[in-house]
Amino acid sequence: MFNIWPSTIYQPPQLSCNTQQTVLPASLAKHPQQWTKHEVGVWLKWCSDEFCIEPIPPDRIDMNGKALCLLKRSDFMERIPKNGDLLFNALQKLIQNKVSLTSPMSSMCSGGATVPMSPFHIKTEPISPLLHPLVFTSANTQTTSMHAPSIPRPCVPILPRTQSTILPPTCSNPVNSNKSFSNTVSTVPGILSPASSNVDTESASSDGGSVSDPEGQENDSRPSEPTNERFLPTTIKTEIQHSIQSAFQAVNNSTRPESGTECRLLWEFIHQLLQNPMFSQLVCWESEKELIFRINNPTGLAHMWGKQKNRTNMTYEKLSRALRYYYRMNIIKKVSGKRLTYKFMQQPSTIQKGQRGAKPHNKCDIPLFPSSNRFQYSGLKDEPSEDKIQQKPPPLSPALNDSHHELENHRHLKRHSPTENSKPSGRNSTKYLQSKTLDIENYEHTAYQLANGDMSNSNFKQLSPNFHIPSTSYEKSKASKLPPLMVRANVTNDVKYSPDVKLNLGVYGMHSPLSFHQNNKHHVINDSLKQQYYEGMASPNFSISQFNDDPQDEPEDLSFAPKKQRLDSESNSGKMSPSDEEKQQVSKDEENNILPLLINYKKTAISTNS
DNA sequence: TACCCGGAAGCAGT
DNA sequence: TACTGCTTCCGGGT
Repeated sequence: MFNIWPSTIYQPPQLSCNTQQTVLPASLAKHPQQWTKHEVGVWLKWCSDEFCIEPIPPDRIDMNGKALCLLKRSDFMERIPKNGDLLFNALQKLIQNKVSLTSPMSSMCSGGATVPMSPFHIKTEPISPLLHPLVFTSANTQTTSMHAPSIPRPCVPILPRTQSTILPPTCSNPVNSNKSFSNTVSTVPGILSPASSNVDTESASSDGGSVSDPEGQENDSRPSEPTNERFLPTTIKTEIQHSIQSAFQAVNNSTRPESGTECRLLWEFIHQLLQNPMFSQLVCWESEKELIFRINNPTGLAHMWGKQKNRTNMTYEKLSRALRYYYRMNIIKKVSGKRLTYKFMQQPSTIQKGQRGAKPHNKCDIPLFPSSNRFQYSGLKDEPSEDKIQQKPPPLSPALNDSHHELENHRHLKRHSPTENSKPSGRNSTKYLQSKTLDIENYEHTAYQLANGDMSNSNFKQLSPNFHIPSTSYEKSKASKLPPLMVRANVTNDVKYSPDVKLNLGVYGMHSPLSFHQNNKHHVINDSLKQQYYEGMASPNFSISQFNDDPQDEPEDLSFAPKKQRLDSESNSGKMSPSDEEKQQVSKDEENNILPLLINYKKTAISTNS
């Protein structure tokens, strides 16, 4: 199925021993963990000189090597916002290639502590190595030929044919990561190399990926930097080989049809890449613990994915569309506010079979309404089976989930507000309302429908008898802006139909101080509380009990959100009566015309309410 | 400009 | 043939 190997054999550049190298001070010729505080300072100084970056104030990283090695990327970023990435990567390279520092082979070349692996030798353009392309380069023909026969060919053109044809990003030209990456991969055999030489040319012309960009080629045509594997001690070679081989095997194994776990799914593919630091220039863990990853080279990743799927026109735009389908499956979500950063919502190993990939359109996996009418407007032909109804999505991270949905809802409402100029987009917007599933997550659509007369108030009630819309005329009067929707919610009954499902309830209320019970106390949801949900600070484990017209019922117990509580109590103490605050809130709401309120609740909490 | 969003239609593989 | 998992395109937003 896949065209695996290019017909032409790539001739790697011949490197000699005198290629440019990065030489660390002799005092750093040991594992970073063994550095003293002073040596850490020396390293920082060396980095600032080496990478032409601003001098790093020693007090920013005032620690010994052991502590230094424990710093995460985020720690580096926090301490040195400008160049933290670079330093982190530089350190990681040192750590990973530590053996080179003391290897007799390295000293053969330089006579001292040589670091033959610096990807950061960028005197002229100090760009974070994060932005560097993933460069697969065959740095040494000797090595290539030495190892090539022993390495099996992969089934798909993702991974290297030979271990030694792929190296960590040690010699990249950082001028343009995308170009550089694409360039490289389009010329190196076995690694993302095109099925035929013209494939990339084709794709380059058809998408923004600049798969093989002549300009980039020029840029990359400068002599390869210090990747001469002759400088690499055997231990390093072995390390790299093992690393590559394991990555190769991991991806390759999973792409073999007989393995049963074909790496055809995007999340699987990404996860495979994440498993190997070799691909960190494409995609890397931002926080492996939290399953947050970052795409460092969108074009490169897209190109790689395209190779995997034999889609030569793959772009990040398309890849990200596929990623967005994972949102609703709760497989991957966007990390709000962080570009190119996503999060696995669960351990990839635990992703269920039926949960894989995008859902077909017009289906509702979160049953909310009584079965008698739940699907009346959902566009579903048949009601899903009971087990599907009971399907429980894995828990979301409140912070991510809420803020994300709040943002989404807000955007969506704005986008699909019933103004002439903001009709739903897409190829066939006329089908929009017909197919739209009415569930609680899509309240904005309901608002849209209401404001456009697509659904009568009674129909809406029929769908969800526990939602009351006081005045559709009022809403229509506001329809020129955004669809205002006054919702009185008593979702308790709805929850009966989806007992274990953690829901997001988007409520757009002008005057609807929703209330809820927690710990036998009654709370009105006010602005500060909403903020907690937006920020994910509030516990999702509570229930919504009833609509409360009485704004005097101020929340008393905010113990589930201690941080916010402090802030609130500080800001609220004696400054404003509850009713004043409520009024101010209403006017603010009317100003904004939207109050996306995101509430998560669970069955466990509901019992306290009923 | 790059990234992000989700609807819609269609395609390829199972 | 139904379904999945995208891919492609789109209009719009940040």
